Amino acid sequence: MRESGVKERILDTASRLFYDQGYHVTGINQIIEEADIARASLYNHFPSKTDLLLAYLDNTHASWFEELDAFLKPVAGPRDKLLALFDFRIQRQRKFKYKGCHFNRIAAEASDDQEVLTRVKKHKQRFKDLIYELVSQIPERRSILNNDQLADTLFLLLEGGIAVGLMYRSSDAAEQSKQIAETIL
Amino acid sequence: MRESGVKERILDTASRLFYDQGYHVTGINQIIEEADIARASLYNHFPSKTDLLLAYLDNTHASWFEELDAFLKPVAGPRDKLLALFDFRIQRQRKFKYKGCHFNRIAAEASDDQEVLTRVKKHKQRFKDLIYELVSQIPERRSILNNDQLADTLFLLLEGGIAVGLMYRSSDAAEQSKQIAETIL
DNA sequence: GTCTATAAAATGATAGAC
DNA sequence: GTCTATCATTTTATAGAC
Repeated sequence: MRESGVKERILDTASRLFYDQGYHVTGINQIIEEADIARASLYNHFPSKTDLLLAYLDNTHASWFEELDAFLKPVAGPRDKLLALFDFRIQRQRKFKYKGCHFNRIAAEASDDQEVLTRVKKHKQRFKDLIYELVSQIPERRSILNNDQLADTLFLLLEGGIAVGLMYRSSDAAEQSKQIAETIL
Repeated sequence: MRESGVKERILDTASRLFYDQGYHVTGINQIIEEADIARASLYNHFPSKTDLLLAYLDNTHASWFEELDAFLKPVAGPRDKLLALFDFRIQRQRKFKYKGCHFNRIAAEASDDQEVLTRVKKHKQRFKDLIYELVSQIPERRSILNNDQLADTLFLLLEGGIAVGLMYRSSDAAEQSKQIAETIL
């Protein structure tokens, strides 16, 4: 007999391996071995490897914004909330060993799959919408950049900082991005 | 008999497939089939699939900067050259169907391989160095950003614009990035 | 140097017992 | 629902003829 939570253990293990190693390089064999479940149990819960990938993306998307909401809750004011976005992602990258954005990693590997691409876009769009919303809440801002440009710049600073961090396995670039953000905000 | 250029045909085919489909998803079988060469010929020129990947990265790195040099040659002045970097990458993305940066794609798939990571870092660093150099050549610039911050921002705007373009299969984000660059330069 | 044939292992997925 | 056994393919790589 096995303690319940088989489906959860499959998804957790697959999620970890997909992120750490990559999707295509992670085989079903490794997943069932490390999750310590039977081969057919996996296919019982997830009809195919692709379904497992989509579940991973959906699950990560949900927990990502849950964590973000909790992180932003104690922060007051749109400007500080925007800067907290940098801290949130830096903190997450530290936790995940600087392997970059979960969604960008998958996008690089499987962006031809429309179901995958849709989920990546949905995730990024929601993040971008949040940035736009916060920027619009800043009172009497005077800058050479208009609101849309500022929001785009902040988004790209965030994305870029994480992407570069992947190469150096550090948050240095993201910290620099935050400094730049502090200057232009 | 076969017209010469076997090695070149192998590398060209592999390069195209690695970029379009991804590295891990591209099998030796597909490469030898589309290059129309024999299995052992591939292993004669490239001892392993990894060697083929490294050759792809080295080759792409070289041609990338050759093309960039040619592109920048007729452009006068550091500011216009910096803006031309955006045009260069937008032009390249159009040519390659908006699949993102060759090196970032591989980094997402195989960044645990040190030989791969070294080449990705080398490529990005050289690009960054060029940006720093051009920024330093701008005469009497007055901005809220210092030179290092400006260079970092331009780099991240460039990288981010290409990365987002991958999701939407367009150069819209890169065009917006260029507009922002024009504003802050 | 290029070729065909083949090896050994891993891939995603299914059948059928319990 | 979970299990073991097995399937057909595909994977990277090698042997040996020409």
